[in-house]
Amino acid sequence: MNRIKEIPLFSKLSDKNVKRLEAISYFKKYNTDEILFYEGEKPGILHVLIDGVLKLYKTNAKGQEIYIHQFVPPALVGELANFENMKFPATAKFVIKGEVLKIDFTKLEKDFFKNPEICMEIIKSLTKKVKILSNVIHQEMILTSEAKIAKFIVEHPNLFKTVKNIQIAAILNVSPETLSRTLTKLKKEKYITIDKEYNVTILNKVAITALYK
Amino acid sequence: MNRIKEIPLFSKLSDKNVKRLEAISYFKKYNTDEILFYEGEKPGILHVLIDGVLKLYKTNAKGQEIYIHQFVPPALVGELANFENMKFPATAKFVIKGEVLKIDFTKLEKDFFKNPEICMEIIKSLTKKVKILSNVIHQEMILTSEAKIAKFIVEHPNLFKTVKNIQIAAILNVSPETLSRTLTKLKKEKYITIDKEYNVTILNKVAITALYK
DNA sequence: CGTGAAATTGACTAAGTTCAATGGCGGTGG
DNA sequence: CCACCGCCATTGAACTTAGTCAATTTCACG
Repeated sequence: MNRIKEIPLFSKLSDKNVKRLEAISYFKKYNTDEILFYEGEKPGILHVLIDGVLKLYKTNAKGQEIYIHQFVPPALVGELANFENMKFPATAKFVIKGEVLKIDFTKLEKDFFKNPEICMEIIKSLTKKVKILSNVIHQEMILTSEAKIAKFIVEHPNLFKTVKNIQIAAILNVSPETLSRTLTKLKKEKYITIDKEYNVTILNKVAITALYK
Repeated sequence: MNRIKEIPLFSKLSDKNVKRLEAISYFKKYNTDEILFYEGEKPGILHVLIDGVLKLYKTNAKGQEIYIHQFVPPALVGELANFENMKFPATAKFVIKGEVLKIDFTKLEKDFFKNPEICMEIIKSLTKKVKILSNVIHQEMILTSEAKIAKFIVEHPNLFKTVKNIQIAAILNVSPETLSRTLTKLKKEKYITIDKEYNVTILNKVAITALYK
């Protein structure tokens, strides 16, 4: 069984190339809360997330975690730092234990990327990332707290059932107090209702959508 | 003279492919303050900046321009929206009049991107973009106004001579008042001096760097 | 010089965070 | 079975950061 071939990014690789890749890579498992890499670290290894959930965040001057994104497999992680020979711009921590394929980037010859199939996969990954970052910028620089929360409610109404408000607040980079206050405000204005089981029902979709569109 | 061949992105194209590209593209000049595209618009055209300076910004609920980046040639602009078939996430306006090559993206066959040289150029462009957005996020979500200004002083001390403070404030997404106040504060603390000709001299590099590192 | 834009300064406002107190609720152990 | 404990949610009040508004000064340039 060859696990590398199962990774979409490398599924179209020739056997010869798979061998080359195997020689310079290895799999490693991580437990929840383990750090894959820290912001500011120099890479040298290209990471491919195979299993688990990986949270990407930055740390501000007060030491608080600023949420950026969560990766689910399969995902190329931190490739920018490798390609550009720069430090990791954020920290990656496992929220749910998982596994990564670690590739020695320095040994990865450039002609590897000449393979059109690989190129396309990298383009896809980078495109995804530009999109993610673009959304982060929109969410954090353009939307107010209320708008962020309204958007989250419309896009993930079900998450309130499974995820504690304190964690939703963290994902939205908003204090739990602000989330609480905003939810009560939206309830008062009859835009939503929330029952005992944290089922969120949107009563006035037009109005709530208008808050962020 | 073939202008397409002069564009780095396409310099390695075969004559045949250049012909194909010519058939589905054209050059267009823009004056200062003209808009190349608006945030929210659907693309359909792939833009390559050939000449001039293009400012990318988003607009918040109050109608204010939130500065993202300025492009100088050569640059692929707004390709994300094309690749992902989504709306432009920001507005692009010419700050200095210029010219773009406009390519009909719908007619651009996918096999065009199979060309490894083109692929590499696209990867380069996307990488650059991830880096830009990553910096924007750092600047706007992690740094305080003071830190942003300190960083700008260290990285571009000479710009104060040529660019008005009001424009620097716009680039930093800070009000002119905040910039003014912060500069006087830094002068009071003897971190910098600014003479009549707007020459900024850093007196205490360690201290000023510590404000954002 | 005079004029208009830019810079400065002070007072106020807005948005959201922080801090602290309180209340609810579920799980646990006697 | 119930009392207790700890976590989470809620609420009010103070605080912080930066933006806004307005008045004044400075400055470049015709």
